[in-house]
Amino acid sequence: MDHDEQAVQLSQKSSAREHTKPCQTSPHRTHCQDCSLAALCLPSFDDNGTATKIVKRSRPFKRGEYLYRQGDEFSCVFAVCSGALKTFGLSDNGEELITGFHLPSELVGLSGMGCNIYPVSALALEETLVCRIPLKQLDEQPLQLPHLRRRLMRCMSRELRDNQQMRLLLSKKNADERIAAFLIDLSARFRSRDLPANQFRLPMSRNEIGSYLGLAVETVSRVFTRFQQMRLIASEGKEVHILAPLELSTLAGWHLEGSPI
Amino acid sequence: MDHDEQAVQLSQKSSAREHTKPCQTSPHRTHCQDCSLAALCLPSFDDNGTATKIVKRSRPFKRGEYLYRQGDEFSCVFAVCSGALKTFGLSDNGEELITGFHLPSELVGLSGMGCNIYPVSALALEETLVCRIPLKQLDEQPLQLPHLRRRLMRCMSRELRDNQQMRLLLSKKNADERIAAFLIDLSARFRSRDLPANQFRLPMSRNEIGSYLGLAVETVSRVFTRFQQMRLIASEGKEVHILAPLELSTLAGWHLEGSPI
DNA sequence: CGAGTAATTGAGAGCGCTCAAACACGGTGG
DNA sequence: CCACCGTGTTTGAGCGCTCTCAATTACTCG
Repeated sequence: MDHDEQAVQLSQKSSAREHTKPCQTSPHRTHCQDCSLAALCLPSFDDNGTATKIVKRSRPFKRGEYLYRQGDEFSCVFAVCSGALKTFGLSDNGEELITGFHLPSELVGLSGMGCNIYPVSALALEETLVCRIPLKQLDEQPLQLPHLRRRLMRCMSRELRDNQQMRLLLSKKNADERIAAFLIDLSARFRSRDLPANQFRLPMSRNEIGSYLGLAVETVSRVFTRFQQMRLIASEGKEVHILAPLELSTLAGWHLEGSPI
Repeated sequence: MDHDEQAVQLSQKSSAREHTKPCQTSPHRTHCQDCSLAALCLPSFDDNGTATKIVKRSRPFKRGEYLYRQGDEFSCVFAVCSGALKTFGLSDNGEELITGFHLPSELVGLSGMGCNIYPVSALALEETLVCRIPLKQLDEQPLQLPHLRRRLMRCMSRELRDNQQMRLLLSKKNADERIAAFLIDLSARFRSRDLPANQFRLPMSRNEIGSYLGLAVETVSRVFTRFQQMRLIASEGKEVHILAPLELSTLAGWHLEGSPI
């Protein structure tokens, strides 16, 4: 498989220097220039020359591997380079509850920043490469990188808004609207990194979609088939074609402006 | 009314100096020492003597007044000194969707930090005093106050966790569990600032509770009466007595440890 | 090829929403 | 002081969406 090969290849020469040049292009892979942390990896003199290469590419994570587990001591925030992750906690009755999916160029682990432990687990949905930001260390040093700090603030703030968006979805929208919003959101995230926005492979299972959207698996499945009957999408397994983006956006209740709130 | 008098009183002498001594005690009022921003208002020499009195107490807001409106340019984060606020956005069909209630010692406006506008509106539910942190200015200056930054990070991170908690609630819990969780959460927040935890006045209407919890007003009302029949609470209007905190916590699914995720 | 997991489809039931009406409360004006 | 209105709250009846349970089919991987 494409991902596997590249991952192995990268792992064999995963020096920090490797990170200063663009990653290879492939589905679900972004360039370092697009990375929200580029300023910290790529040569940067913004911070009065104090900026060093802080962010290190970590080893590849295999499907099903944990980046960290709920309750682990907080140490790093991760930026996804390629692949996909989910973050999830365990509810009272022990079943997992997915709090987010993370695609390339997005940050994982921010919610652990304020406390000493990760409040959720993070697990690779497929072969995944991440960059590691040793935030714990940074926080303890008096050295304060303004650009990093501001960037992290932005990311947390964005995550806050996304979360509120999700609360809107969970409290007011029915199953059709939730799935539509989910697909449109994914589409927008792919588009934002110049990947095909109307044709992609879902990195997660129907079960995980349901857990994320607060729906039963069966409901997710039913909505998918209904959307196909309505010619809104074509899907085969995890492959999804969005046939009618406008109608789907309308159905989602978000009239194309991405994030309303 | 108690609040009104005090508020007027304070507005007449609302100098920055006023903030360096404890606020008057009253229901729903906290001391400045308890405030999460005390380090910035009260004399502090942690930041190499650079810390100045940055946070200013603003004029009192009357019930129904806006601190800021959705779409306003982002400028400040607010710390609630007394009273209560709600933050809310407008959904597609125009109805308001409440994203949070904010009691004394809590911060409001963090979600606007990363972007240039406030993504939600903030409105006073009763006579409310807040302190104003001109974060926009701070962010533009090279001056970086480590303690402030870290504190804000903590707050945002905490808000992220709370949001995930809410998502759990919205996606998995039924009406009884939601209301129980809501009451227990409020109770804990009152307790954390040494106010009576099992007897308090709800600053929000049933309608607002419903909007916050993703329930219809009628359902909220029904659950309240059911809880009274079960002798879990006693309530008259907005006054609430929690008669069986343990049972209520169990019903909420949070077995007393506050925030599970 | 076979076992285990994931996905799909069907039937039935329950929870919460919607609609509707009655009631309580607070403020206003006569 | 009371009538009045608006808003907020409570209670009831019925329906619809989604969950649950169950069975079948389709993948994935050893």
